[in-house]
Amino acid sequence: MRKESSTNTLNRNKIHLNCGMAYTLDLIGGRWKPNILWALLDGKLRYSELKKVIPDVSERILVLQLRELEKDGLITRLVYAEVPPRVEYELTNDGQSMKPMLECISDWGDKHRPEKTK
Amino acid sequence: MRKESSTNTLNRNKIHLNCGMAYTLDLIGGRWKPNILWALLDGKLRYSELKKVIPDVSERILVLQLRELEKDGLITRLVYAEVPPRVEYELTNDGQSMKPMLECISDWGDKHRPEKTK
DNA sequence: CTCATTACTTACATTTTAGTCAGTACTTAA
DNA sequence: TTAAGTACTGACTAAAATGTAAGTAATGAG
Repeated sequence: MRKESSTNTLNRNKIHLNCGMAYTLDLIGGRWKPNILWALLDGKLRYSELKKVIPDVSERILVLQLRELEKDGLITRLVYAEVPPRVEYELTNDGQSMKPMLECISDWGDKHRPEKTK
Repeated sequence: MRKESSTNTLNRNKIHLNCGMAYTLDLIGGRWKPNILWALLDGKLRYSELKKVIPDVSERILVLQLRELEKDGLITRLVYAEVPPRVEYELTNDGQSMKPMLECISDWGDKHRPEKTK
């Protein structure tokens, strides 16, 4: 939960007003958001498939991160009226438009992080 | 302070191993780091100049963020043996190499954040 | 009637990040 | 001797992010 009036939150919001970079980083900066976005770049995935692709995330956190990405307009959540349930997550156009940027960020990391698994 | 063995930290480190994107985002993701990096893209600045450019940050936090950027090899801290003290912060080559990426992130944000101050 | 399947939710605990406020060290200038 | 300037540091508090463990709902298959 977010106190609307904490200095922390006020600072965040103020920074967003004149720093597009900070705004973007806030959208993609959650612990598992890079993994989620990366996985969805190849096409939509069901909730269970996301879990398989990102095995270390707990369900609670996965759901939280998905909800935030949805709220921020980067992914859509499509629920099929079936039993057992089926829910598909997919990048929106805005989400897709991040692709070159995400690749750029990824490349920088691959080039500069300290050795191993490069 | 960071507990080296919390699930949180273990997850962070594990993710870094196969996700350059997450690694990069961790380096530049602090509350004031985008501002600091952005300011330093135009050349080196003294501590007091950084404070002027980023008026809302508290001194303690500013120092913390600078220390982290230094530890991660993105900036250098140059101390002159003078009184009153003079300390200059400057991007390293690695820091400079982020420029195109940072501009890309910034541009995406400027284009996609909800109206105003665009 | 019981079980399996899927996509969650809830209550709680822990860890990490950010912020506040006061104080320090050193030297020169008045 | 006192004050000014610069770049901090330390003790403390608050807020946000992340993680754990258990439980839920709907329905079709056996």
